Amino acid sequence: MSTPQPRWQRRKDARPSEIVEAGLTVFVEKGYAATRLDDVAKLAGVTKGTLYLYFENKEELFKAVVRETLVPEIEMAETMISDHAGNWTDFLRELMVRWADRLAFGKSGGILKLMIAEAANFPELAEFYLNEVVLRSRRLFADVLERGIEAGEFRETDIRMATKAITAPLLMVNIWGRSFQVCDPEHVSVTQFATYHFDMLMHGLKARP
Amino acid sequence: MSTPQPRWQRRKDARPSEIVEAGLTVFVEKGYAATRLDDVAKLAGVTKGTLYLYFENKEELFKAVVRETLVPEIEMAETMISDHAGNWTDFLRELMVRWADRLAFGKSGGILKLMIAEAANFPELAEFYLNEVVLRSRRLFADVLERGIEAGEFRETDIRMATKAITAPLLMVNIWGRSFQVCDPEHVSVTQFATYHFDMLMHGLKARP
Amino acid sequence: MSTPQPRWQRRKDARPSEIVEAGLTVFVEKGYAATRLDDVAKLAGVTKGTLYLYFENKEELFKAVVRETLVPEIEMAETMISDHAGNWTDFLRELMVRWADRLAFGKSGGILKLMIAEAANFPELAEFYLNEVVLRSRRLFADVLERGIEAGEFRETDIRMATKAITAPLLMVNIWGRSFQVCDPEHVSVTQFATYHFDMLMHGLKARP
Amino acid sequence: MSTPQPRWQRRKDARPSEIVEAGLTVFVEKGYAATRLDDVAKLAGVTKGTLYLYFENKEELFKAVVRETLVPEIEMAETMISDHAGNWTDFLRELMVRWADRLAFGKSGGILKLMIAEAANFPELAEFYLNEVVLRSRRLFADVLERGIEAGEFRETDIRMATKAITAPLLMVNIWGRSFQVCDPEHVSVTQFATYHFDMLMHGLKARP
DNA sequence: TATGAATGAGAATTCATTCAT
DNA sequence: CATGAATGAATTCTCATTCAT
Repeated sequence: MSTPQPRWQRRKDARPSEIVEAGLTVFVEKGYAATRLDDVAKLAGVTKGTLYLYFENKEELFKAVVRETLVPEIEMAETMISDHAGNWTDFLRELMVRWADRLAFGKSGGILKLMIAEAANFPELAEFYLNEVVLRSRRLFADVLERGIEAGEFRETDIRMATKAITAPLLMVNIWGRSFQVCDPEHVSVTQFATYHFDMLMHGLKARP
Repeated sequence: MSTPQPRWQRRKDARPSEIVEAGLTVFVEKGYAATRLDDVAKLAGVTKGTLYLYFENKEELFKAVVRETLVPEIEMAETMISDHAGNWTDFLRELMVRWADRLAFGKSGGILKLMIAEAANFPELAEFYLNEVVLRSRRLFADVLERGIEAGEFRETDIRMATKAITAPLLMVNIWGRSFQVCDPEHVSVTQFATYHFDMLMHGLKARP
Repeated sequence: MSTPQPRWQRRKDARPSEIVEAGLTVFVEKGYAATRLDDVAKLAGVTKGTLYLYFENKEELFKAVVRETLVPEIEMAETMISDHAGNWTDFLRELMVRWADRLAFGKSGGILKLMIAEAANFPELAEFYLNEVVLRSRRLFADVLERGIEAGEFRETDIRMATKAITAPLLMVNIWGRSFQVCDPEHVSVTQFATYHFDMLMHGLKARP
Repeated sequence: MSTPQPRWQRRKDARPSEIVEAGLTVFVEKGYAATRLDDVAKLAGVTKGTLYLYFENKEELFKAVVRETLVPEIEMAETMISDHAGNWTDFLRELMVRWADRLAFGKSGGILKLMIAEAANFPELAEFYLNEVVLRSRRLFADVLERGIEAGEFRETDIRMATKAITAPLLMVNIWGRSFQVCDPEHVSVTQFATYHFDMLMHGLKARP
């Protein structure tokens, strides 16, 4: 006798996050418009109809993906800074590497790529993302810079510009990997690049005697 | 008697580039999938049917947009380096600022954003873009670095990494502006940022006695 | 200790009629196709699944609604005539007013409107309705007419036509109220109209010397 | 050689009215919700997509059906009364019979049935219908009644009530035919009924010495 | 009995593509 | 060459129906 396979299972609690997870993957890969809900459903192991039990429509699913994927990640990052004691230079390197790693290996990097592509089509979502993620991330780096300058470890400089100069390469390399990794022959490891970038920041490019 | 206006005119030469131009605008604004050919046609001042006289289908139009917009830009850039003589430091600054400006104010920046979003959907196009645009742009910077090192102006370093570290922030700030400019309260001018970034490269972040 | 409330209760007897009642309300309000079983279930205080314990499918529920709502009504009406003795003119007025009132204030008027809209989609149900309700109602009026003619109170006339001429306005004014009452500025009370209509039947429209 | 059948023809001018015509037929038969645009398209001899060239969506098509089918009909009716000279009694009979016939054989009767079923779901349309059709039709009959009373042909009576009493049976018999004709064994000809109804109005039901 | 999560067959709608004019 | 009416396949969304719990 064969074990009778049930046609489906009740998984009320697990479903939403499974669907969001699947949505994240497909949205990041294809972009919003090119994502078919059928694919999301298939990846989540349910049928299209089930999606609508949990999310009103494609747009709401998209928003849920952005919202629910982010918030935990950024909170984790913010705790790092508060319990730090010691050398700001070392801390900056640590922060850069770990932040870059999280972008690369966690979900937040995918969301970033997604938001860049869709910000114009979802202005309110863009604002949410900006406030909840971008500005908070920048604040993180700006804080380290300010304290490092106070402590005399870093030279005086425009904080806003410096923050961008530090974070932009890490963001870019992450996005790049998600779009071109497969075909770029010159692709580099995110961690290595973060370390290199830190080093460049410290020593500059100029030849010194 | 008024001169009898023909119902339409022979525009065989002008049409394709007008359509490509319109395509660029709409693709950049909406993304590939969300772009309706109706809109492209309207912007080009023709009808949908006409598009198919010049381009086999939407995908081919998209490829044409990428190809035709970028190739002239990159060629223009390449000529800069060949006729340079003199100080590599100054030249690097010049190259960075002008390259950033062209990304920001020309059309290539829009294509970049587009390619990031659509690379996964058009691997073949991604490869074309990578080879024809990205690698050539990187070569540009790599050349300057190599020569500057030879000339003793820059310190010895990993060229590939350095190239990324130099270009990534410029790319990122450009993309960022196209996605979040409207809502980001901390948005900065691309030109100013390029200058700042150059300065940071030169002096580093470290406080010096 | 509080009495432990069972998660649900045995309501085998009450359920079906509660569901039919809810079905009647929603079907009348929305029409057959536009009625969602979810709404019926909600109104009946059960879940969609429960509906299927008592009715095979939507169509069977609809039929049950029609059948169970109408049969008692028509039976009640039929008893009126059998125990009448006396003046047929008065009886006709009485019958007209009470029949019109029941249509207007009871549920049968809603079913009538529903059947008019859905007869083409449910031929079998239409036939049931015709036989069980319409023909029996007509018989009622036809009987009164025949006896009134026999008694010399009414003039000789085509019974079938006369029945229609008497009942049609009462049906129409009822239907009308259910569709246009809210916006029709010239809406009149069903009872008043029935009385007026009876009067017109008696005296005719013609001016008499 | 077989004549090569073109896949389709350009019929820009003819299409909208053909579609409205088809829409009328299907909407009247099935009701709004149960009507599938596929069926409308098929009946109109086009594909679903073509419907959307001319009408924004199902609802707009429905509105167009109601609006465009009605207006010519009512105008035709209104001219009847203005060029009448002579006996109001004869004119009333004439008006009743012709009005009933138009309802039965023209399109307006179908619309009536449609509006009765859908008035609650399309309040603005109901109001439009009420104003453009119902009130104008009533006005027609009310005018005849008033003039007939003035002329001493009809007795004094409540005009509003009388109008309803005259028109309601004609409306009802028309609706009835559209819903139950196929199965009602007692179905009568609309024209005959209109004549009978007129006769009843004139002579009343009461036996006279 | 009752629930309500899950399904899946459709229906409305969109839009790239074709082709008669 | 150019048009734009017409197509039809694809996609979102709905909801009657099923069935594991």
